[in-house]
Amino acid sequence: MDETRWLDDDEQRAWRRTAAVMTLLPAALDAQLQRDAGLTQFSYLTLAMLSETPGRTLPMSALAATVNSSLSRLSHVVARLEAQGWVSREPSPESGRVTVARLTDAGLEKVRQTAPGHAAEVRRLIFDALDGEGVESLACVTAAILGRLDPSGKLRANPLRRGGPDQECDPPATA
Amino acid sequence: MDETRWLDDDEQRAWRRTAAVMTLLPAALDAQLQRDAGLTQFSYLTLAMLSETPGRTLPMSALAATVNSSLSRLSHVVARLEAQGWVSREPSPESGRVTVARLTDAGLEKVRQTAPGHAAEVRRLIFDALDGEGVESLACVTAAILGRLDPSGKLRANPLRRGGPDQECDPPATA
DNA sequence: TGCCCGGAGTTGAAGCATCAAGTAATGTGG
DNA sequence: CCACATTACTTGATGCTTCAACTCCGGGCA
Repeated sequence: MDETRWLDDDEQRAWRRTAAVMTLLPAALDAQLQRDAGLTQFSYLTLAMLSETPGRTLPMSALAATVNSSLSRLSHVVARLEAQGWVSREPSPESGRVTVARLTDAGLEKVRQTAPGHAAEVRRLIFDALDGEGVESLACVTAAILGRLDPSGKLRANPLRRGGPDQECDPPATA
Repeated sequence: MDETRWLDDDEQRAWRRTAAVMTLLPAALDAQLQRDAGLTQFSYLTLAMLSETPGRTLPMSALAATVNSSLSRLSHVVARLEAQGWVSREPSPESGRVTVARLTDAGLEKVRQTAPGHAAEVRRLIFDALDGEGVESLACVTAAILGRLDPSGKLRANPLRRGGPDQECDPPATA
């Protein structure tokens, strides 16, 4: 366990750039949402995921899975969103220990107002810089990394409903 | 200004995965560093960048640029690192308004102890999932996005010293 | 020389994330 | 049917990040 396999130059370069993107991109997206809507990227995501759910309701744990967060983090955030009147919480009729979060009408309106600006920023920062091939590269590379980050299948919970067979990438060398 | 150009399905998928990676990857790396070294990814980066600088010293603003942070953030972090004895601050002899941060011997030792585990985690989470082509994709895509995030040239400040001509990607459709 | 502007850095307060407990309801073995 | 572990969720404390002042030094320029 003593032989460290360091990154070679290509990997080093890819990693440094990735690290820079990981710091700068969330900061930029947060800045836009904060400025235009007073929301965090995470709280926006929370509202958006609820808005896409039929009935606009989800149990806290299901919601936590779709936004890739701990229950604790979600609980704090939903408390704030509830204070703003965008979400409400009610005990589930089906089980005494689950709480369902519901997007209120005001919350839905908030999402509708916020979505276009956010989508534009995502497009500007990411997709305007990529051609079709770039988009595919991005999808494949992130899929491969996600496979490492979440070996179980929580990723199935969130990524997309309109999901095809989800495998259009070259063999990602995943053992 | 009314026609929102929404993301198409391919973009949507790429974006959701990217967003998931942006949340999960930093969390995973932070967890490893926290567990094994009691460091944040950011504070580790700070130490590491100093350790790669001849003389192990850098003015605060230069350091801030190489770690992609605000001066304020860096100032707080360096204060903590100084309290741990890994960094020291001294006024620059050359100009009365710059402060230089110096990596102490203890700090260098800390980096040496921490680096292998961190490199292993980066390899495990990213590069073990990618083949050579994947690494190139990642380098290209992140380069394109960085171009959007930082249209000026701060990226030149950090990414790498061993830098080649830096252009091995297909025309990234950057207007 | 004196004034003022801008760059370098620090600080304090406020917000958000994370961690460790804690509560409450539901299954599960005896 | 009663204890006990488990699941679902909440809460409070702590620490890191951000934002908005604020200080201090150096450079123009009149």
